[in-house]
Amino acid sequence: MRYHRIPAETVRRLPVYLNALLLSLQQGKSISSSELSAIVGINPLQIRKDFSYFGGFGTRGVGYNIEKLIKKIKKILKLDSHHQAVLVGAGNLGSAVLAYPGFAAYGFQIAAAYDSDPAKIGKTINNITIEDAENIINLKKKNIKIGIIAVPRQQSQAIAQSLVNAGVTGILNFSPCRLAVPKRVKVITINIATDLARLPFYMPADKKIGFALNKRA
Amino acid sequence: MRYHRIPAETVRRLPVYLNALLLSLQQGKSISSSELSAIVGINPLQIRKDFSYFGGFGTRGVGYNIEKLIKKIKKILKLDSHHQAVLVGAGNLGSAVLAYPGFAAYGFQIAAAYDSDPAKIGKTINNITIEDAENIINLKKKNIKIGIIAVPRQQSQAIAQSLVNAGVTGILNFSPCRLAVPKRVKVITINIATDLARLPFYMPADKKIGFALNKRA
DNA sequence: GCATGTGAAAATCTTCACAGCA
DNA sequence: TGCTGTGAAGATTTTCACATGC
Repeated sequence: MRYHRIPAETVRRLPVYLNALLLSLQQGKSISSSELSAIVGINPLQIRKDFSYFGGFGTRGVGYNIEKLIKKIKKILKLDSHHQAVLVGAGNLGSAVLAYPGFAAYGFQIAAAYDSDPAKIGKTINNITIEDAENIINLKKKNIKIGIIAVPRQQSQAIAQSLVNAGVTGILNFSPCRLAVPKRVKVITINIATDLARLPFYMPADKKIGFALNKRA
Repeated sequence: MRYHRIPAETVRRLPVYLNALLLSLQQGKSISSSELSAIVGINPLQIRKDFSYFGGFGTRGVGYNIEKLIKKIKKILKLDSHHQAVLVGAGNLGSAVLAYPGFAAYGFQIAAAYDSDPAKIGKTINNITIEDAENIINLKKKNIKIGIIAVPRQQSQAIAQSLVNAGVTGILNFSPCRLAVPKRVKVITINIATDLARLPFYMPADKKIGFALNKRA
């Protein structure tokens, strides 16, 4: 099954593995699927299957060579080179994204930030000065192909358009709506509220003790 | 196929539909699957199939009664009553969550916020005063069953433990690691960095024009 | 005519059983 | 013996084809 197309669900898990592997680097040279499982909470069989899509990195009886595996996963995810991104929207969420420490491990860096609110333009957060959103042009020249959108719903489509015009081909979208973009542009949407909204579905129902006891009696 | 168990993937889409339906309420009485599709970007066939799991809300030739559908989806997701939640971690991300305007539409309200940093305890953000994380006790009494974790990785497991001890049965976790909790507790993890990390995989490769032309020639 | 609703087919993803190797 | 690797089975999800009803 070597050199198979990598399933979307596996691609979703790869960054999780990568994160855990980077943390395990200092623990030793190799890691077994069950050790990795204990860290990420994904069953070891699934992990082995995922790794099998891109060939033999494991040693039977031992486990996987951490360093080689990291390199391979980075290559597959195209994280072997660094990526620069721009942020649009320097409100509460945008500012948090700007200060988020977790991007560096994957080789991401935020190179510029924009807002359309005059009160925010010119301010500096985390060494980055907010620029006018009108200036979102020619990002291609600066080799920036990723945009992060953290503006209100009403503005997000227009911002997406500007980003695409400026050369962006990947968008991380925090606004709670669909973005219409050309097919070549990939959008990944994070919607905090919709994720929270399915939590109650999975939570156990309240026990109304009196009735519950009667029912079970 | 009526009164079938609702698939996990459908549950994931229900909040998205709900969001769109709430926005459509003012547009008219009913909405067809293709109109809804245009808003949410999910194909109409999938939408009809999803709705079919909980019975006939549509009128053939017309569409779905928006109001009834909203009620039904809210009931399924257990969003027909309001939910109070607590936030732990008032750093950049936590503060953004505290100010996030998107929760109210689903009936969520953040009732309290905690941090363990003395510099933050006592501060007020969005009318909520940050309390000492040591005080995370007896949330059950206040009818709070949802916790939102926005603390650094190292502290997240301990906080999860406190929340569970205090009576929480649902956790929205922003820290980039797995939380070990009893089976009855549902955890949904949002990891901004891992989502961003799979963007390059889907982005088109740079064309090195010279070579590309040669190769295709 | 138009849009919902549903059993069946197709595609995708996960789990199983066990072969292969250090 | 211990852990990886893989074809096949099983489960889940999506898509299809078309029946149904306003």
